[in-house]
Amino acid sequence: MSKEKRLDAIRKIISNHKIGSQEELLSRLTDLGFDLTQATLSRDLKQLKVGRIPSDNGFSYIISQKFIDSSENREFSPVAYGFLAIEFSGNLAVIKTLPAYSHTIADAIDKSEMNEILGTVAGNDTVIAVLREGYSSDQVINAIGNFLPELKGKLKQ
Amino acid sequence: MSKEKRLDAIRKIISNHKIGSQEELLSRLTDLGFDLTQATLSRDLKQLKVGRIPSDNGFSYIISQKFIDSSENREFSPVAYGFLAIEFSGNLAVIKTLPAYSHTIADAIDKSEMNEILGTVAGNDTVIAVLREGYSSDQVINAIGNFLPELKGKLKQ
DNA sequence: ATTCTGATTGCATATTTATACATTTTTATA
DNA sequence: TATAAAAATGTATAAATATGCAATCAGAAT
Repeated sequence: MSKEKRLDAIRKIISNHKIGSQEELLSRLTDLGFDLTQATLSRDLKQLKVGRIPSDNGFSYIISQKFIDSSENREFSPVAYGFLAIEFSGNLAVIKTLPAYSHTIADAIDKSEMNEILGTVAGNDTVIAVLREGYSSDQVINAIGNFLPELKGKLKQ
Repeated sequence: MSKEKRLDAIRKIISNHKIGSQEELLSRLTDLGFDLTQATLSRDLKQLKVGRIPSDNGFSYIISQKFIDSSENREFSPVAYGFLAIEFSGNLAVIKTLPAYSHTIADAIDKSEMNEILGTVAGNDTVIAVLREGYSSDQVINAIGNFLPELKGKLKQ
């Protein structure tokens, strides 16, 4: 039910903060209202392919693409790579991205010319998309999944 | 002397083979004639900043070329300095800033991950923040004051 | 509705990894 | 060379992380 939201939150937290352990991440998640155990978090991190690298004062979790890149990802999609999470408020969709990826992603949305989205503006790590009146968030998610199939794995449901 | 050779060997092994655990790597190293324990290997990996990512059948160790910057705490707060005013309209907050400060301030808001704000975009001297549905402007002001206490003095209405 | 199937999760625990401490080895300096 | 200081290491163990298993839940199919 809320697993996708949880994964979104994990992606967001990890890309914005230096997290040193699963316990620390777990604490942040429970602060945000998510109810889970370390076991589930471990599985989430595995599913998200979140990596851990040594840092000066301990360790740090990072989105794996940040250090895989070259060898295995032959068909690399910057759109899927930079896309972190999407949420809705009223007639707006707010898409969180890796820093500097918002323009790439907004551009992909604009070029797809999906009917459900009137237009976008892009900040540094955020895209705001204005929804056409009468469309639900589910419909918009479906539309994005259809026009940008590389994002399907990162959209809820 | 022997340590540098060992580190070289570790680098080589890790970049050429999929290693799933320190024990596995340790075994390869002892096969090559190196004499060490898991404890030393753990320290070596930390020194080499070797990361570990989940892979299909377990985990995989990799050399990470990129580092992650850790921000230092300073006395001067560009967030407080650049912040001029905030006003609300519907589910949006509009923050006026000194020219070129909008991205800094939007970024601070994004990183705070306050529940009340879904996301932001920044122009030159303006930040637009999308509020989560159900929150009043007063609640948002309180949240900003809590997450960014350096702004407290500037949030009176 | 009932049954089946697969996904999700917590609990308990196994496995893996990091580290405090003591010791040895190396390096630097007088 | 002798001595002090720093680096490297092993042992034992703490700390962190992964996972087998059983229970629960969500959908799909009958």
